[in-house]
Amino acid sequence: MFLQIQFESEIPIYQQIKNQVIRGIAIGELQLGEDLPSVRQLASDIGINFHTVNKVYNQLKQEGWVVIHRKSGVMINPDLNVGKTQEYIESLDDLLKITTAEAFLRGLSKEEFIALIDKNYDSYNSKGGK
Amino acid sequence: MFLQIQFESEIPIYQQIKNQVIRGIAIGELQLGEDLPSVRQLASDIGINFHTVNKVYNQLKQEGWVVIHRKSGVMINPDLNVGKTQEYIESLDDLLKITTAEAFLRGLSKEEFIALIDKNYDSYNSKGGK
Amino acid sequence: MFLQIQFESEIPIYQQIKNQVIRGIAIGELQLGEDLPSVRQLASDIGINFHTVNKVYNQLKQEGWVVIHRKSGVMINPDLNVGKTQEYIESLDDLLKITTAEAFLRGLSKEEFIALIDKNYDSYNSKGGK
Amino acid sequence: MFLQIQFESEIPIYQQIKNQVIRGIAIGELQLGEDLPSVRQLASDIGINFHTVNKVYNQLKQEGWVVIHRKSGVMINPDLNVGKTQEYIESLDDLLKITTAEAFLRGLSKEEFIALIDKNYDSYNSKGGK
DNA sequence: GTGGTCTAGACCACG
DNA sequence: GTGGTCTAGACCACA
Repeated sequence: MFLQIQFESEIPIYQQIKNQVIRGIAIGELQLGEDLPSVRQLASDIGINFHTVNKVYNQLKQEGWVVIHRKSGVMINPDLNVGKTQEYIESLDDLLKITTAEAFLRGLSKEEFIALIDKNYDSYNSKGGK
Repeated sequence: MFLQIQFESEIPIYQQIKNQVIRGIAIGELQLGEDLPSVRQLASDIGINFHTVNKVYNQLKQEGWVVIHRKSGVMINPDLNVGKTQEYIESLDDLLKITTAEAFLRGLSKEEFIALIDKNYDSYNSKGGK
Repeated sequence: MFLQIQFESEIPIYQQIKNQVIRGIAIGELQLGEDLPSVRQLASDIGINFHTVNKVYNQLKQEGWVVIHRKSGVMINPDLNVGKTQEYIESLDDLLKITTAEAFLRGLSKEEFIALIDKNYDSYNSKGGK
Repeated sequence: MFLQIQFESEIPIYQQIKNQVIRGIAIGELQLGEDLPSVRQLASDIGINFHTVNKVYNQLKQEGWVVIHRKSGVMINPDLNVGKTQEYIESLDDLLKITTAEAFLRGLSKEEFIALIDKNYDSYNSKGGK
């Protein structure tokens, strides 16, 4: 399993898992339609409470990233379509407002910042998900 | 005062204030060396407890954004030098890893993403802080 | 528990705790990776408010002495690396400027002063922390 | 006047003045018997409230560093004898306990620490006060 | 159970 | 007047 959890991080464990599942799809580590481990399996692998995993899977399902079948468990949504909603754009813009402001004041040029974006996007286009 | 607090937000109040102070410096609303309201004044203006503001100011001081002048209160650090540390770059890259992944999967092209960065940076360079 | 608080001291309680934790690491009373009591537990042990302990732990975390594990609480940073920064050296030198000046004028010879340093350092090297 | 006040420092202004007077005696900038500026003069020079200077002078007098004559104002005590009391030694040792502990953990060797002491003491013996 | 946030109100040191 | 410290008690998110 590709999950790496930092227990000392400020980011909640459930959020870390969500992030890595989403990133896993983007970089192609997780294929659409691919099965995810069962709640108890994943919890045991990482060494956390299975309620935490449960929470992750439910949120991922609600946001459309995965589908949950009673029998076959959880899989990456084969018809992934999470959508570029206006609400999402706004929340992203809000995040970038503060992120770029701090980056600018810390002396990171626009070109350097964009280079980070470039690097990430390039790793998606090649093999990536959608 | 330029602060806009969303009390119903999931982002803690003190974090919102921090964000807006930093962004205020970047866009030039707050000049280096400019005085900030006293903890009790700002708390009263926003309608929150002064301990919350105190926490903000202490964190901003600790990170180098402001200096706390004995007696005259808090001001934007006139010698602002928060630094493009390796640690910061890494945390930024971590943040962008997940942010771009989700953006990509939601159908936001690299060009659209960069346009958001552009827009923000342009508002800094003109009048902005450092 | 090894903490001894002097409530009548002019040194703030939270500062006393910080000092004793750091010294505890140096003399080996606290091992790297060792768990510290929870904020509420320690507060109860000492007979103070948990907010005071919380403040201590947050400052110790911020300065790199401890890590706050999600859920399992606070432990001495197993990868302790607080660093001999230039900034630190300068603040130490400033402190020693006034300390030695007063010691000199009070008739404490250089040898006597160094003997105090010796004594302390010797108690670290034997069993001490890093 | 040789005083340098940092208004953004954590150290109270009155303490900074006290420190610099004592250090001034040690390094020979201030001679025993030398007159200090009047309360109002010094306050005006530094740009602070004269109550603050008053407080400094009174504390310096009480600790034996200066004498105050009704007419001639304040002068460095010509018969300086502040004394190596047991109480002082203990307070110094307490200070060095935490100071050396942090220095040790930050990777400052005993030799480096002692070198700082050396450097300071050497600047006293040549021309210094007592 | 853990820490994190926020409120409320007190007292103090400093200038 | 300023910020700093401490107490007290509430509610929340996380695991």
